[in-house]
Amino acid sequence: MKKSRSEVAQTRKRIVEVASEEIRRNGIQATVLADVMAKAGLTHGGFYRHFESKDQLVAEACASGMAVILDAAAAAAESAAAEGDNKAAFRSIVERYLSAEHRDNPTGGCVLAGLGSELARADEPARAAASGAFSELVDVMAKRIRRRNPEAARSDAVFALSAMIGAITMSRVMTDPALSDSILQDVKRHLDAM
Amino acid sequence: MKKSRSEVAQTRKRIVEVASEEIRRNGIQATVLADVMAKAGLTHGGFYRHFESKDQLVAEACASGMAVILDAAAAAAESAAAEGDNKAAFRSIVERYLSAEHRDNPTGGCVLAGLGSELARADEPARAAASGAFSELVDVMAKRIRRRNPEAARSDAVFALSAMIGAITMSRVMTDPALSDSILQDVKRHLDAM
DNA sequence: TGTACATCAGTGAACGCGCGTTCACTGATGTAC
DNA sequence: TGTACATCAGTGAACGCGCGTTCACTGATGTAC
Repeated sequence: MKKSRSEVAQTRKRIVEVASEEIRRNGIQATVLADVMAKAGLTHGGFYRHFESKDQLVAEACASGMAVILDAAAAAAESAAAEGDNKAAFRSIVERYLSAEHRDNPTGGCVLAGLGSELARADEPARAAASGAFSELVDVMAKRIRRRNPEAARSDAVFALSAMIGAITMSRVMTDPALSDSILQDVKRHLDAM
Repeated sequence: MKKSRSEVAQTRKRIVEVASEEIRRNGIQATVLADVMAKAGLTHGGFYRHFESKDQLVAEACASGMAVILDAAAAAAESAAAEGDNKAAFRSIVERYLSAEHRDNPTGGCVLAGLGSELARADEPARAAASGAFSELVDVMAKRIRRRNPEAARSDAVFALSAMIGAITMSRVMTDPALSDSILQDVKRHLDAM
């Protein structure tokens, strides 16, 4: 039953992608390796042919999940900025991020918002992956902010992203749908006016 | 070994307080009932004389933990505002919240920041407790914001609190201490200028 | 190019540990009289 | 106020399940010659 090199690489990638969805759906600890493997079309015994531990998979899944939404954010900004409008590019990132759709679909959403407090307690590799992703997302946003110097733009971006992550997280916690909506709206309004 | 009414009440309160610290230290799922009971000076068997389930304890622990920091925030604001300076009152809340001390001591800190993404997946009672706490903290902050109308002040407070929660959460995730510090500084600066 | 052998991805069962929950028991408290 | 009994907080052991990890095995791939 040995598989060819390309099949092996494909399988590994599939496991990481499934894991990346599962951890965003259920959280890191509540994600079960056997379930991930089953959704990838495999039995759980083969897991350790690809990874050393669950922790390693989690770290890669974080990186993988963030890479996807980073590309999406950069692409959205790029197409809006094609018309030379950086403000619109910034807004398109903010609005996609703070949408009810993002709030209601953590599975395909931002890993930082979906796993934030769990990541704070994760091991070094997972936190390093998340740190890198945070920094890159800040860069993507800062590029669309006009300020006297790049440091000021980056500072604005850090502020904006912190608010966005906090807002999505809290909007998912709220039991009152109206309050949940208003968090997204309030933060969106403030960032649009930035 | 039956205990008197007041002893029972004290014991229950002690369990909730210990649990509230433990879930902020380790997260909800990683908190073990036997450990909580041991730290409260009891054996784990007696747990179900006080609570129906771990979930019930978690919900109460969230409420209890938030009550403490709510009081602290309100008190800090009150003493600063005693001199009639609402701006200083607002800043005192923000600065305490966004301090390195808060970041480095989740155990006594804000439950919303410490458990955010886990709370988003928690059961209704826990989420309801967190929702209520969020709302109350927004009120405490809004009271110190001068605006043409209360709705605008509340909206500002929602925005500020979202940024604060996101900032503390992310500052705990970052592996680079400089980046971690700068998140706190950047968000603090923007909120002070609000 | 063909053949023999080593490798190793994937399977399915088992291991072992942790942890929420249950339970029989104890003995001090609270209550009924 | 005192006495007898019921209650029930707390103990310590056990239960049962879930899940990360390990392992012997299979058979197709890849490699050495």
